[in-house]
Amino acid sequence: MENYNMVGDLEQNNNNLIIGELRQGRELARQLQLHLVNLPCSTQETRELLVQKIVSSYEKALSMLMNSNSSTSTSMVPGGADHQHQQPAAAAQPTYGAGLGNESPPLSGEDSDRDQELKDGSKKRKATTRSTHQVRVNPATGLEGTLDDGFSWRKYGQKDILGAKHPRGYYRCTHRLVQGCLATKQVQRSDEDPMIFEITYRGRHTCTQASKTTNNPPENQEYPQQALLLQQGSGSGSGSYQQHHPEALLNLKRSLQVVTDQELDMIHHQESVHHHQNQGFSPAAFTGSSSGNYFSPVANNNFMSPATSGTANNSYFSNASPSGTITTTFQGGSSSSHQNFQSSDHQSELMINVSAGASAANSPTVDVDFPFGNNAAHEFVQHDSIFDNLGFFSQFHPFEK
DNA sequence: TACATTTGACCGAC
DNA sequence: GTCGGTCAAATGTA
Repeated sequence: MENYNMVGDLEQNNNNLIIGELRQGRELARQLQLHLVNLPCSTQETRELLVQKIVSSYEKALSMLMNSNSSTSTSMVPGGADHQHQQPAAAAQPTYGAGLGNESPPLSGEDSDRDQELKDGSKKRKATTRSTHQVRVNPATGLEGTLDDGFSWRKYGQKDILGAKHPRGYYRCTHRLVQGCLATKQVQRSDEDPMIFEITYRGRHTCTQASKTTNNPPENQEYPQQALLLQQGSGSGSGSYQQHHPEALLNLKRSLQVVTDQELDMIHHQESVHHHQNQGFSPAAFTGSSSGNYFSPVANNNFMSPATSGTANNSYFSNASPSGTITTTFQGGSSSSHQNFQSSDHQSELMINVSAGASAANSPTVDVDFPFGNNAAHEFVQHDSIFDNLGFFSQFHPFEK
């Protein structure tokens, strides 16, 4: 019993530390927001410093969470302890908790399978892990916001799914044929909320699109959010979206907010403990830090419109909603944290719900399924079609039956 | 002309 | 047998 209490105390202490880190991150994010919105004359250095601090805070928090998880021998997300590929830049690279990002590279055996698959054109269903992302778009304004993960996708199929109101779209990397890139994704409109699209990624980008824009090997592919974060935080990569699209970035920074599910859990827990004290989490806490950095239109322009290549209107964020919110959720923990957001005063107009695929739970092979690479950020920079096809809902609705 | 999307059919997993 | 994932021909678009 005493031991139990000690463990409980330790956990509580750990929680407090995590909360402290998150709060610090929130505060820093607010400062960054101030700099970005109200102090446009502030130096780039200052902003980068803030970004680095923010990243550091969240890194610490996530690290503590992960340690906490591993110490209890349970992982919120399958493969959580499998972070064999922590990047040197990890300090500026959110690990996104257990199981997200930095997954082990595909096992050679699987590679062989895939090579074989390419050769013989097998339609064998892949027993791979997946990462699922839910993208919410507000019909009022967010519809104009194109969702893109920075990679070029080509739609190769659409299928009615049993029990689903809307068909599922199947996309593969545009460079599949030329470069053998096997990354695929599936996009399906939510039954409950037509404004939510569930995007499931499979496989890892091995194309030059994924590698040329950064020096990161495919196994380092991360969420574009992270990539963008890295870009800004490190000051490198100033190929920089910001340089190319300063206004867009600013708009985005104003409009987007990110919080991880774990953070939400922490906050909710904290709120429950502290009876919803005023300092309860506000999505706005992440404004600024997340916006430009984290905004990663996960849903691809391909999804709603035929544009992966030159049809960009270059309005990256010009029509982006002014108050979009990205929610990063790690499934396997609590679910649907985004609903909390929706019910908050901070109306989310764009929400990305990132979760680890459940299938990873039982898969001994860690097929890296996070198509977003750091490259994505660069692609984000380079790819003029990232936010093209704004108003994609009004263009056509391929998933409407 | 080149590239993307659509869509019915095929195939393997379950 | 059903369902999900993929193929590939037809079609569309710039």
